[in-house]
Amino acid sequence: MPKLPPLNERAQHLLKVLVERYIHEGQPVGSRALAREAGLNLSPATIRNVMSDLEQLGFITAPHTSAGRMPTVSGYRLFIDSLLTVKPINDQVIRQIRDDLGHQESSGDLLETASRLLSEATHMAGLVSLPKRESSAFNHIEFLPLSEGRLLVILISGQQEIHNKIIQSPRDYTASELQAAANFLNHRFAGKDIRQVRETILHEVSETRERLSQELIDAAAITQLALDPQGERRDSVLIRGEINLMDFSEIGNLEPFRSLFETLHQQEDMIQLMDRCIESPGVQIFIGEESGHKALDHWSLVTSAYSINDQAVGVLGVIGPTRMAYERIIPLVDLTAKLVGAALNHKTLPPL
Amino acid sequence: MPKLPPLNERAQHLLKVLVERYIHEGQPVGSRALAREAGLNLSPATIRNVMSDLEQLGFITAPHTSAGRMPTVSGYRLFIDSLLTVKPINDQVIRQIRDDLGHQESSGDLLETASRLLSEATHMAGLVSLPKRESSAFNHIEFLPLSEGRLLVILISGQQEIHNKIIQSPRDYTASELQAAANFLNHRFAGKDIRQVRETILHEVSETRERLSQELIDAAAITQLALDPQGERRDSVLIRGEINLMDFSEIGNLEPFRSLFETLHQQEDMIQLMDRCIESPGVQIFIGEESGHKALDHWSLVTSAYSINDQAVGVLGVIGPTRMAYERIIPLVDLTAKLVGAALNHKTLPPL
DNA sequence: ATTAGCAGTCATAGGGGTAGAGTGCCAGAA
DNA sequence: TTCTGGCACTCTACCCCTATGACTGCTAAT
Repeated sequence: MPKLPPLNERAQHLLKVLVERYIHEGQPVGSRALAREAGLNLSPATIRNVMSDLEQLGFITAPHTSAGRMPTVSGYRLFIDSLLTVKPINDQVIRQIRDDLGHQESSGDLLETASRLLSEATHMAGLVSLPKRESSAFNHIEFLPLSEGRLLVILISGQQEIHNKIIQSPRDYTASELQAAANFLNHRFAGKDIRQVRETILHEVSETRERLSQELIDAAAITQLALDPQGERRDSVLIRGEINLMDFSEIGNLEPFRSLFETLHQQEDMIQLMDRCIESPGVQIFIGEESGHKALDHWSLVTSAYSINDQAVGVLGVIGPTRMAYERIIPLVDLTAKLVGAALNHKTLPPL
Repeated sequence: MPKLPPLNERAQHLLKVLVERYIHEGQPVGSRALAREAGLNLSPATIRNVMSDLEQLGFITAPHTSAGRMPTVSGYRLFIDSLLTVKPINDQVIRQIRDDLGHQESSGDLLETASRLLSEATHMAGLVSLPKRESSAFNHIEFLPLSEGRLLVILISGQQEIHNKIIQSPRDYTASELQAAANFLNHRFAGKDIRQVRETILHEVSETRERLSQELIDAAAITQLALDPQGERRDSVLIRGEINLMDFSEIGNLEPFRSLFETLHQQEDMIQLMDRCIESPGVQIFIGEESGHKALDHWSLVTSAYSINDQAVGVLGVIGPTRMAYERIIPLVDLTAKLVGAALNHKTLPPL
C-alpha cells in the first residue's frame, strides 16, 4: 500500500480550484472540468489521481460512483484557513452600509439595520446579537414607585438605550428616599460599566456594612435588584432575511430548512452560539457540523464581534449554505462589524 | 335554455358535503365520492347534474375536464355563512389556553403567548395586533431631561405597560417645572383614555389660551408631543408559527409561501388589514382574494377583536390555507379573543 | 326527475431505453 | 517516476410511451 503523499503545492491548488468551482456551480466537480479550470496543462487522468489522494485524505468526497467530487467540512476548513484569497468589497456597498448605519436614531435601530444590510448584501440571513445590558455603560437611573410595593426602574445606558424593569421592593420607600438613592447612584457611577457598578456596590456594602446607614444599605439592595441581569434576554438576537435561506434548500426536502428556521428563532441556542464568538478577535467561521447543532449541519456561520471603546460587546454575522462565497462574505462581515462599532462609539454620549 | 334553479335544500346539502370533504382531503371531489358521502341514495349521475348547476352558479369549479370539483371563494363564503356547523372546542384545549394566558406577567407576554397558542392549536400561523397605545388608559407619566434639550417621556398605561419615548423639548425646563407638569397630568387624567387626554388638552388650551400661564401652555405642548401616536408602530403585529404555513404550499412551488411570508412581516400592510376587523364584533373571515392582498390570494384569515372594558382594542386570529377546518378554527379564535380580553381586564390595575 | 350506460378527456405513475458525465485501472510514453 | 490515452464500467437524469383510473357530459330509458 503506497504511503499517502503530503499535500503538495499542486494538490492544494487543485483543491482550491475545486472548492471555488463547487461554491460557484453547486455541483460535484469532475476531473475533466477541473483539468480545464486549473490551468496546469494536465490531463484529466492525472487530475483523477490527485483527486483520489484528496479523497483519501478526507478533503473531498463523491456523492456516488459516477459523479464528480465536492468538498467535505475539512476541505472547506483547509480552503478557508490557508487557500482563500479574499476579494475587496465594492466601494458602493461600503458607502451604502456606512450611510444606512449612520442614519439610525437609536442603537437598537442601528443593530436591526445592520442585520438587514447583512442579509440583503449576501442574500442569506443576517444575525446580530445585542450587547448585554451588563456590559454597557451606566448613564442614569431613576426609580418610580408603583402600586403594591413594586418599583419601576428606568435605566439609561451609554448608548441612550432605555431599559425598563419592574422589581418587587423589599420595603416601602418614600419618594424622597428613592430620589436620594437615584441621585447618589447617578453621581457616583455615571460612565462606569454596569457590571462594575453592581460589583462595586456589592463589595463596598459587605466591606463596610456596620458603618453604613440603613438608608444606604437599602439603596444598595434595590440597586442590586435593579441591575440584576437575570431574566433579561428578550429578543437578544436579531435575525433578518431568514426566508432567503429557503432558496438554498433542495426542492422537495424542506425539512432541513424548517428545523434551521426553528433553531434560529430559539433564542437561547443562538445566544449561546453567538457568545462563543465574542472572545476571539476577527472573523470566526463555523462550517457545517462544527457548530455542534444538528439543525445547522449543512449551513455555515460567519461572524465577527463588534466593539464599543475597544471592548467587544456583541456579535454579528451571516448564516448561509456551506457553499457560500466566503471570499466575499468574510470581508463583508468584518467590515460591517467595524462600521457598527464605529457608529455605536459615535452614538455614545456623555452622561446626563 | 333552461332556467337555473334556485339553490334548493338538496343542492345546499351537497355543497356542504363537498366543501367538507375537500377541506378534509384536499383533492377535487368527484360525483361518485360525493354520492357515497352525501347519504341521499342518489346515483352519481344525478349528483353530476346538481354539481353542474353549482358550477354554473359559481360555487364550485373543476381544475380540468376529468377532475372532480372544488369550492370557489363564493362556495366557501356560502358554506361559512349559512351551512357551517361549528364544533365545540375540546375542554382540555380550553383549559390549556386559559392557564397559559393566566401565567403571563406583562400584557406583552400575554399577547405573545396568545399568538403562539393560536399557532400551536391550529398548526397554522397566529396573529395578534397589539392595542394602540392611543386607546389604552392613561395611568402615569414622568418626564426626565436628557442632554441637548431632549426629554425622556415615561408613560405607564392601564395594563402597566411601560412606554418610553424621547422627544425634542421646545425649550429648556427645570426639573421642578417638569415635575409640576407631570403631577398635574397624573392627578387630572389618571384612568382616562390616552386619546381623550390628548384631545382634552388640545381643546382646553385653544379655548382658554389667553387666560393660561405660559407654564401651562408649555406643559400642554410637551404633553402633545409625548402622547403623539406618530412613529409608534414597532412590531405592532405579533406573528407566531409562520413556518407552519410552509407545509400547505405545494412542493416545488414555494414562491407563494415566500411572498406570503414577506407580506406578513410587512408591518404596515398587516396592521391595516387587522384594523379592518376591529370594528365589527365576533369572528371575521377573509377568504382568498377577499383580503385584497395579492400575496394572501390562496390563504384565509380568521380574526376576532379582543376587548378591554367592552371596548375593542386589538385583533387576533389565524392565517392558513383556504381549505382550513373552519368549524374548528372559528370557535377557537372566538374563544381565544374572549380569554385574552378577560386576562387583560384582570390585569388592569387602578392608577398609581 | 332520476338513472344506467357510454364515449371521451386528462393527470399520474411506471417501465424501458438512452445519453452523458464521471470514475478506476492499466499499459505505454516521456 | 510521472503523466497520459484508452477502455470498461457505473450511475443519474431524462424522455417517451403506455396503462390506469378517475372524472365528465350526454343520451336514452325508466
